[in-house]
Amino acid sequence: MTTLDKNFEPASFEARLYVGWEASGAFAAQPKSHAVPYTIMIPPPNVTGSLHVGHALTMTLQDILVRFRRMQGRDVLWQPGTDHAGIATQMVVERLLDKEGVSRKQLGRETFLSRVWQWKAESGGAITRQLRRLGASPDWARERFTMDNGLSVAVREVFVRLFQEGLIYQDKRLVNWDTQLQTAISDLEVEGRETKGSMWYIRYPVEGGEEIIVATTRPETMLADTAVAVHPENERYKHLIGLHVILPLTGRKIPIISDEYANPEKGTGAVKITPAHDFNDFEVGKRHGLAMPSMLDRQGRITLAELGAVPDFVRCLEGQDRFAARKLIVAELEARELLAEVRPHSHVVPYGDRSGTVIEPFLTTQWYCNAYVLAQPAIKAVEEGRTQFVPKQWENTFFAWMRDIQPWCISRQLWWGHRIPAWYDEDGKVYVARTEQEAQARAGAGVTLTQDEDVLDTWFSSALWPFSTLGWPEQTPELTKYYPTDTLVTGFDIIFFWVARMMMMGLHFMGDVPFRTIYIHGLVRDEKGQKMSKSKGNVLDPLTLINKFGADALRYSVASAAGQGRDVKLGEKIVETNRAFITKIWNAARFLEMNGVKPNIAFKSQDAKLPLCRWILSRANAAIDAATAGLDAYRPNDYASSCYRFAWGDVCDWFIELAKPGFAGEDAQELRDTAAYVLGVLLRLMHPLIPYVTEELWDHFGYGKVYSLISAAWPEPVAVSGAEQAEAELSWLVALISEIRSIRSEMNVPPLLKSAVYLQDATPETLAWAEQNFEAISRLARASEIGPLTGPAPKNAAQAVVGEATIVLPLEGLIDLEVEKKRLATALSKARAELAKVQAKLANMDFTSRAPEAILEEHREREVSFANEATRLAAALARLA
RNA sequence: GGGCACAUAGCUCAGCGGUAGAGCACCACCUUGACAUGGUGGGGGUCACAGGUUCAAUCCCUGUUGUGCCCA
Repeated sequence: MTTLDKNFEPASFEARLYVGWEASGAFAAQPKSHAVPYTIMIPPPNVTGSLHVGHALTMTLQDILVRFRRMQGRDVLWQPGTDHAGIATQMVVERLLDKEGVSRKQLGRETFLSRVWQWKAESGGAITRQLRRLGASPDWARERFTMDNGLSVAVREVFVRLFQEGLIYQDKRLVNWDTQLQTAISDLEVEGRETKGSMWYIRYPVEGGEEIIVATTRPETMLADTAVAVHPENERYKHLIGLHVILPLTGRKIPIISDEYANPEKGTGAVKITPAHDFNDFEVGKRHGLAMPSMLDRQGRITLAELGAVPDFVRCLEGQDRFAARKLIVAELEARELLAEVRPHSHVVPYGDRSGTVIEPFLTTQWYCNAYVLAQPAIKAVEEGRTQFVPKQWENTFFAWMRDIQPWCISRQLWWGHRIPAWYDEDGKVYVARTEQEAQARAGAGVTLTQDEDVLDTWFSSALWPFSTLGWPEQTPELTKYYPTDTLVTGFDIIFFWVARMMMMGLHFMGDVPFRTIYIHGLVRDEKGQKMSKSKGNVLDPLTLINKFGADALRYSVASAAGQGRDVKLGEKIVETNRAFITKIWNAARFLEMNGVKPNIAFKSQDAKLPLCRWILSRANAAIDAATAGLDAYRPNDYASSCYRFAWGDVCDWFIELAKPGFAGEDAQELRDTAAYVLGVLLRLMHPLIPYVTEELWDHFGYGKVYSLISAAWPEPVAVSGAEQAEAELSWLVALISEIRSIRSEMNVPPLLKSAVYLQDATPETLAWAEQNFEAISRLARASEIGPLTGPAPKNAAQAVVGEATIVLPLEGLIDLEVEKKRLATALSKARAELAKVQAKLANMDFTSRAPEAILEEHREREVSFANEATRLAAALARLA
């Protein structure tokens, strides 16, 4: 075995280990095995995407879970893949075409789609390659893409069945229309931006001579007004209800209607109603049977097609952009003295999150899915706990959205995506079918059919991910074994888009929830807690971080910061700091290696005799329990900190320090065996968190075959004989050494100077411990000798209390008496204050009669211990006086 | 406007009905044979504020203030 490098360089082994793991078959699910499955479906990243720190967080957490369960012997399926991201991908390819000076439409649908596939083959899915750098261990052989054949079959199957059940239908209603992309988009893809605009007050003359002033933020839509609404109880306008106004500019006569939507408190109390251009107005229009003409085309330009005959001014507006038209209309109103007032007004304007342009409510016929019906079983499943959110409060977010769910517009006016399996004959009759042949058969031979031009919302196919990836609609063995999946790991921003929809589709088509637990983690922010964004320039590239500090350091950083319900603050400095921990483990292992530590299968931890060995074995048990509990409870930060405390605090700071000389002594074998055992536990315990360095060390020490740690068994606590006594002895030893170090440091005792240590009033057990551990005390606390205090205490010694005994360091001439007095006095007053607090409580009858016996006992013990400490400190102080 | 979360050391966070913790940063000392990416020691907190429940509140309840996020 070659010696471990003095310099820790993750880059020297990461790539090799990853290849080794994958080749070993460790990533692959074993559908034929009898092991209990553990399944996580990767939230399919966008095929156009590249790895950002948000992925680094979510994928690290998932990888931790799957590696943990794999080591526990579960048959793990971590299903990877990407989604086809209709809008995003189409935009990427269109931008490429732009550079070539060709438009999508010039190419035609078929050619365009082949270009998209070509792009996908060349540049798509970069993210899956990058995930490998992070150490993610999904079953790559099962990688899926939402546009794959199998998944597309599932999409058509679902569409057809839902259509047959009446849960998918066509409807003409308002959608959020992106005038740049020229497609409907989801409400979830619309972001409201607070915008400073104006409120225009426009005079609408009422037949008979009066006028009504209406206030609007969008004066251009008045071209398509079909009514003015006032509140039925509004005294100001009550007498006008049923009359008509002459709509300025167009000169159309439109009714004044009574509707409670017109809030008397807002604006003038009278509102213009434009059903085709406002969601609220649309509802009003439906209630009153109003006409619903549109005045904008698909690109957001004025169109007069549905407005009938119009005067010259309006005719001139045809084809004008909506914002230009607004200016012209306002100017015209002003010229005609119809503009009563303009006030600055800030309001929320809808923007498309992809295109960044203002979204228009637009009246079109689209395909809808009856989400209300599908949502009910999903709500029930969460209410009944068949699917649980972690942390639990996220179910509120889920419920709030699901209980008020709107019809889901599933059609998109794009080319890239699953084309809607609906065909129309020449009369416009629709045939929904799995294939064109099936549609043709139903329509009859000879009938010319045209397929619907639109595609489905990307989320429609993502919603099927938990079962479409497993082969549905075929009844595959995988489907039987891995559905329902165990855990879904994702950010809260995706609960509506994806989680809710998988719940709906999973329950409807599989009859069971898609996953048992939904683990919601926070978002990654920068060190200051700011959201990362390109415009702020605070974006961190995970690959850069991996290159600089290693994948383990990045993984440790995100996992240790992932507290429940907390966002993860991440900066380069944090990763750099955490790398020190990985390095520490490397160096500790290196030291053990140099001292002949190697795995010994024959070693039984129950046989350990040395208190030090029994103690560290017992600490290892505690670490296993804590780490396992943290993982079981989806508390990666607890898991990480348990590992950290054990590795750095117990193993490095104390076990190795105390064991050092022993490696050359008569107890060397037991120390080596114990060290090897403990290192083995540590490597296994930390493998899910920092897989690379642990595997490298595991392989190097020969705990198993190369690349076998990933498949090794998760550690279990083992019985340690005499653990309690060993804990007592070692915690005394640690306290003693710490106390002596503290005195020496505070007294500025020269480090090289050794001092005797005397124990006053120590029990025989303590004296025995002192004798047995003299070497360690001597080395770590610079003691020249240690033993009971015989005869009178030396004058002007430094003193402290450890347990029942007073420790005395004869340092006359070396210490500043005044400083030592002050130190003891401070300690004394602290002890007295604590004692007084405890005594006051014990003197309180209410306390003694009502507090539980265990608490009382604890207080009595503390009273004795503080009293002892105070007495000893007082005596020590008196000796200095 | 409705909802959810958060407020603990300079910073990032853990904790939890009974004794306030970690890491980082800071200060001092130490290059001793694993590690200066290190070691040892130290200072530093009326646990946001005000009430209430309780023998006992940082913790539970109510309100206030502040911050963040989601929805409208």
